Amino acid sequence: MELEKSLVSGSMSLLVLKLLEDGDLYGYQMIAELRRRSDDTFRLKAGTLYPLLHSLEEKGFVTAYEQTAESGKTRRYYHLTKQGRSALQEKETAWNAYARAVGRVLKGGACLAGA
Amino acid sequence: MELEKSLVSGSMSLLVLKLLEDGDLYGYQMIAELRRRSDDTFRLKAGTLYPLLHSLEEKGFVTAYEQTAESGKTRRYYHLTKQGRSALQEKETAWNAYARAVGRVLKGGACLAGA
DNA sequence: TCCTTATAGATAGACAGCCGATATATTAGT
DNA sequence: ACTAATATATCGGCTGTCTATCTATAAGGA
Repeated sequence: MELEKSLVSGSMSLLVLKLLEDGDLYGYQMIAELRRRSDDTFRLKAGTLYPLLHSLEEKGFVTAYEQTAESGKTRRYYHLTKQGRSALQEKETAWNAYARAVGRVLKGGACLAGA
Repeated sequence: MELEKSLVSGSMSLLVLKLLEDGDLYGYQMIAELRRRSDDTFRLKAGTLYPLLHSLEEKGFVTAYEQTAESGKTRRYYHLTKQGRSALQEKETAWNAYARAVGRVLKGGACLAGA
C-alpha cells in the first residue's frame, strides 16, 4: 500500500505524540509501532523521525533519557510531557476538523445536490 | 476555526479536482466554493490556487478557456479532463487509505489494548 | 575470524507544498 | 477621485519529508 508522500505531511508529529501516550518508547521502536498500528501504511523513515523528535524535545513536548537494554544496546527513550499531552489533544482536534472537512468536500460532490 | 497550515498539505490538489467534478469553475469561484463546501474550514489562498491550477494544466488533468462575463470581467474557466478524473479517483482512494490509517493510530491508543 | 544483517541513532542536502506579500487590471459604489 | 471587491498572477520563504550517508554495536553465518 503505497501512499502519496505529500499526503503524509503535517500529521507525523501528531502520530508520534500519540504513540507516546501509551508509554515511553525509543525511536526505532516508534517506527515499528507506527507501522504496526497503521497496518503497514505509515513507513516512517529514520531521517524523518529523529529530527522530529529533537524538535518535539525543543518545544518541551517530550523529554528524553537513555537506558541500556539487556542486549547491550543503549536506547534513547522519549516521554510525553504534560505540555506534550495538551499539544496532542489540540492536534487531534485539528486533525478531526480537517478530516471532516475533506470528507464534506468529497461527499458533497458525489451526492445529487440534495442538501 | 483555524487549522494548522501544515495539516492542509498534499490534499489541496485533490480538493480542487473534486470541485471541478461537478462542472467547470474559474479560480476565484473555487476559493469561495471550497470555503462553502467545507463550512469555512478551507480558506484556499490565491497564491496557492493559481500555481496549482497551472501545474494541473501541465499534467493534463484540466484544460482552461477564457470567457467574459456580463459584468465585463474575463474569467478563466477550468475543465476536468478524462485524465484528471482518473487522477481524482486515485487521490480519493489514497486519501481514504491515509485517513483510515490515521484513525487507526488515534483510536488504537485510546482503547484498552482490547483488540 | 570476517562479513553481513539488524538494531539504534544522527545529520545534510534536496525537493515539494503552501502561504504572505505584492502586482496588475477591471468593475461598482460613494 | 477614491475605495472595495473581483479576478488572475508571480516570487520568496518556510516547513515537513525523504534520500543518502555516516557511525556504532550485537547477532548470525561462512
